[in-house]
Amino acid sequence: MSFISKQLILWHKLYGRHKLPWQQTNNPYAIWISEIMLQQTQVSTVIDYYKKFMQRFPSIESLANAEIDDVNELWSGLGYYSRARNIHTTAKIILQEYNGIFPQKFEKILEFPGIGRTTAGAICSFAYGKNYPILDGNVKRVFTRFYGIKEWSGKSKVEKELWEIADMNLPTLDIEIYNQALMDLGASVCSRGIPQCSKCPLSESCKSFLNDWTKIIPAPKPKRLIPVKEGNIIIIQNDDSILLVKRNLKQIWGGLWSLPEIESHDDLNVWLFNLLGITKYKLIDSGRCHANFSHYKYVMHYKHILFNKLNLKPIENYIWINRSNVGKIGLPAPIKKLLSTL
DNA sequence: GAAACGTGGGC
DNA sequence: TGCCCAAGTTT
Repeated sequence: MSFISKQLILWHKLYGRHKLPWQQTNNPYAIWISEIMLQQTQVSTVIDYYKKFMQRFPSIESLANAEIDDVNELWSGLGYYSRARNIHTTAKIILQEYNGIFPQKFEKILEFPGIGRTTAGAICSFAYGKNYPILDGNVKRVFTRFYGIKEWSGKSKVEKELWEIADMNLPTLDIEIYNQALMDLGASVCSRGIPQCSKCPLSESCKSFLNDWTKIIPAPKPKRLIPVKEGNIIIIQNDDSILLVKRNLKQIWGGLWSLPEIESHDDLNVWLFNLLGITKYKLIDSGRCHANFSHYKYVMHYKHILFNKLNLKPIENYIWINRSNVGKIGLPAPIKKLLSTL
């Protein structure tokens, strides 16, 4: 056993997290869902989503047989919506090709959409006790600090080095405790801001502690310019119902329901006539709505219009939903927020 | 290999 | 307010 694995396993018994909802089980389905939700998402955010999801879809079969809209609804607000599509797709694959049984082989698990090396390793170790490493943000921080790696951990060269370090430090026993301990240490003691090195079981051999490098390691991600994009959206209200459109996959908020967007608000009258046959309406309100993504800033100019027309025909990819039901459908967070203020 | 993909918390 | 980033993967 390496120094790191020996120390961490001892440390975890006293100071690790033991009562997270997905730690109460060895069910690979439960572990899998939690690991997907936890991708780029903090534990505190995930907990409620996870509980609701597992209550609604307690098994692979229930998820596979669900409508994607219902999966999206439970994912609404979590972000990275391709994750919701991918677990839905994967549940169907497991039902059809694996007889509903989650596979055990690392290589098979890795083939599923949305599962990379870290997620496959987490499932294999937590569900099956198999000796696979993980390399999430927490583990990267612990290793870069311990080994004094001063370059950004996202560089492919560094990433490769970190996977080798991860392999090298694998314990011969208690893999699930070890992997959990590594993440717990990174999330608590070896935190991003000011780490609590006095409480760290690795400090005696930690290069960053010994050299006072904890402020410069981990190195920050290189900065990129964040562009501002603008768009025009419309809140179209017919009596108490709002018109929503299904967003294209592969774009932002892919697969979710959202407010219609048009090229320019100058085209609004023509657009409304073409889609709904409307010529008269009341403009109730206009304003702005913001969404800040990690790669761009999105400013949406909205107009809120109202009319009353009975017997509207259904339109492909569009739905009318009652105002009071905006919280019950898979909407992007800023759109849900905007609609909730009506 | 860089960029796309969401949202909320911490400071 | 603004910036950084979190249990990453895909293209």
